[in-house]
Amino acid sequence: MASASEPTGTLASRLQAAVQARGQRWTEQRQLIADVLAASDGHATGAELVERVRAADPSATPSTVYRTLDLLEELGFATHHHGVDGRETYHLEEVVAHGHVHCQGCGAEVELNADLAQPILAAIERATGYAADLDHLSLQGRCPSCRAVAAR
Amino acid sequence: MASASEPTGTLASRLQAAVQARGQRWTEQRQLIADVLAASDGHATGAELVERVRAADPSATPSTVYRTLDLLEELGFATHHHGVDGRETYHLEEVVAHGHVHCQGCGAEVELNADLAQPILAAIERATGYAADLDHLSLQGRCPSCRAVAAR
DNA sequence: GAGTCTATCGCAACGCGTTGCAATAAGCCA
DNA sequence: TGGCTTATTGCAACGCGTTGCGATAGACTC
Repeated sequence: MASASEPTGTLASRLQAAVQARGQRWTEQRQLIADVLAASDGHATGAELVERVRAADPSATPSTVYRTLDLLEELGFATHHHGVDGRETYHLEEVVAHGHVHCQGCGAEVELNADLAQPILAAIERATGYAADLDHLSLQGRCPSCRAVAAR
Repeated sequence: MASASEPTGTLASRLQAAVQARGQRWTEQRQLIADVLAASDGHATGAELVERVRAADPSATPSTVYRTLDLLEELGFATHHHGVDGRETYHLEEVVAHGHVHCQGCGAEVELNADLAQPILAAIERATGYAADLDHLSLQGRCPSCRAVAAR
């Protein structure tokens, strides 16, 4: 296959505009990295993204990928947070801001959308005065079924 | 100074008992690592602990330190969580369970004790059914003063 | 007290992510 | 169109944390 750089055109073009508006350059590699991230359902670890980018363009290096991801993040098009094991997970801004709750018992992972998280963020603000960032809200605990098992 | 292995005697002896109760061995290195962690105000990154342990005993290796930390964690004497930059931070169970709130603006870090966190944990439970683990509660957001600056 | 079992240690290598630096090439201006 | 500026890239090395493996040494049994 020769090229498939049109389905994600909207995102890529917005991105391109944002990059160029800052006097920075839009390169094929950046396009590729954005495409790969978009094709990853908005969730991927740094290593996975590096691997996929290199599969599409073997000349790409990890440093380029990570620097581009940093750039996307700076521009507000992507965010990253540290998963349970410390690995980085990137996701696109297209995916609405959300947090994660990870079960220490069974490993289940639940996503927290803005509605669900709202009362949590409010509680954080009341307790600390901080406006917590939903995208960096990564909780660990025990899910209902694991709690039930533990309670027996 | 030659030795200072008595102030933390209580912790070390409890630890020793717990280790031996599991049929495992209590070694000088483990004693040393526990001492170093205890002397770190209960907060230190893995790398810091490795460095300090090696300062006291140059023959110690990173793998030993990390494995011992894992053991302490398994026994419930220590916990670790991933800080903002993905680095691991270890702390002793002696220090009461607490979370952290990190300001993305100025870098300030606030500790969340159980009282402060209680309403937050309650909100998490209402929203998700999960019993969140306070020790792994690591939030990011903006502190009141950074919010004030941003609002101007 | 001697022998056996096995937890622990040290070593070495790996994976992930980051950073500094020199070379390249893209974009801009005259 | 030609030259210049500078962002970007690739390379290489580093730091942190993890893991596998063989050697060691401690504890337990007889």
